Amino acid sequence: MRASETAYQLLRDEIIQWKLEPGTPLGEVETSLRLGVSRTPLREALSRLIAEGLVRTGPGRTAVVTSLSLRDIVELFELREALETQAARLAARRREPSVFEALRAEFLTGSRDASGASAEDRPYDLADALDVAIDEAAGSVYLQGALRDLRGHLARVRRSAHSNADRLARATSEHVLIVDAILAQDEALAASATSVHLHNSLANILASLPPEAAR
Amino acid sequence: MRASETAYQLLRDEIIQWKLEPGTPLGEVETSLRLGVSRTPLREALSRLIAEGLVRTGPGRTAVVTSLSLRDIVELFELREALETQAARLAARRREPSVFEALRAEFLTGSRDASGASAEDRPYDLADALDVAIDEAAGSVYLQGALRDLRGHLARVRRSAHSNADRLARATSEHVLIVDAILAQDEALAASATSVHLHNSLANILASLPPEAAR
DNA sequence: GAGCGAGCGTTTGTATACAAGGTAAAGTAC
DNA sequence: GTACTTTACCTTGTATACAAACGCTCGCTC
Repeated sequence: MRASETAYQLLRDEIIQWKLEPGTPLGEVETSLRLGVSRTPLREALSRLIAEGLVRTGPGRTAVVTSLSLRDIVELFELREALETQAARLAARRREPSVFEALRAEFLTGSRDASGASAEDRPYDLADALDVAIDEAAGSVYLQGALRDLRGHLARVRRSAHSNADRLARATSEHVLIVDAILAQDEALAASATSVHLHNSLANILASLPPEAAR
Repeated sequence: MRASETAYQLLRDEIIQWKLEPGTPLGEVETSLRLGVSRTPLREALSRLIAEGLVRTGPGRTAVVTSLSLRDIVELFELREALETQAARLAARRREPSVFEALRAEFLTGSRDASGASAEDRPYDLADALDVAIDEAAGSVYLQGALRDLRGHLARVRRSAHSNADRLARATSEHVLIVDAILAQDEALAASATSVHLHNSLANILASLPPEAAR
């Protein structure tokens, strides 16, 4: 694999998994030595991360890991609602029934065959699988591109707020509602069901981290 | 100005203004010589353009200017509708009245004071000013980022389809409708008015370039 | 003692040299 | 004559060396 790609993947993972906390400076020489690549491919990786919004250029042209305040989370969900409701609409219009029928069964039984992940990650895997299926069914390159960038930020949010069992059960039923709407090719309902899910999801996140307001 | 930034701006302008046609290969040595920069900053510029979607990597890792088919235009508008209706909603919620009152007056009189552009570009300037005002009023960094990327592609579409006087007049009235809804803080109406405008705009574009279906 | 300025050091920005990969063309064998 | 293989060139990928800009600190002056 190309060194620039390696550096990009490594840094992206570290940022999403909070191994690199917001505000961490990413000096070029230091980081390139740490990752075992030269400065040239590292700079390319940083460029991509900056374009993606996970890294920003701080004072003095230094690259630092982007912060993720409460306001950021709210704004992220405002963008997410715009993109995912549209994706749900388009998916309802163009979906391949078999894909979503399979997902529906998995949601109802809670199984996820091919996944080798741990039990506690399973609900997330299933939700991610639905996201991927909707993105693909929407069939828009540009929408998919915007969603891809968004997902990185959202993965970071997920790490900062954990769901309880009750929320997970409710989320599953919300997901089934979305799948049913897509299968019924009901665009308006698919969008509404997505909107409902996102509002509940955001409310759960906000409720789980009020003590420290700013991050 | 940094060489990488220069190269980025130059290439972006050339692509948007169709001076570089879709499919044009951007060999690193050739392009770097042409723009008068070294390969290193050029590669950074290309990275950004690839992330933005204006350039894609073709077979053999060569960079080529992205094509813009009829399908691309439709997909672009599907993304645009998602982003701009949401931006309009948020702008209606958070707008600064004076900004939009000023824009409303400009739309009705057709004037644009500070602009030094030619007469035929004026309607576009005004529409762009409204876009900027809405983006800022929406007050979401992430939404704004997604819109910024989108605008580059849309500028390219605009170049491939010209509006007649009739369409421009209708567009202006549609814009006034959007401004009024934002001023009235009617989020649903602002979104609907935006949706209407985008559908009409797309219909006009599609009608103006049917002869050659694929581009 | 405080504020301004100059110089040094560390940082990013750029260029070039080198390496590796992939593609196309040409030649040979079937 | 066609298909496959091999080789050579051209392209991109990486590393390193050099230049310039910025910040910080120390010293001088008011």
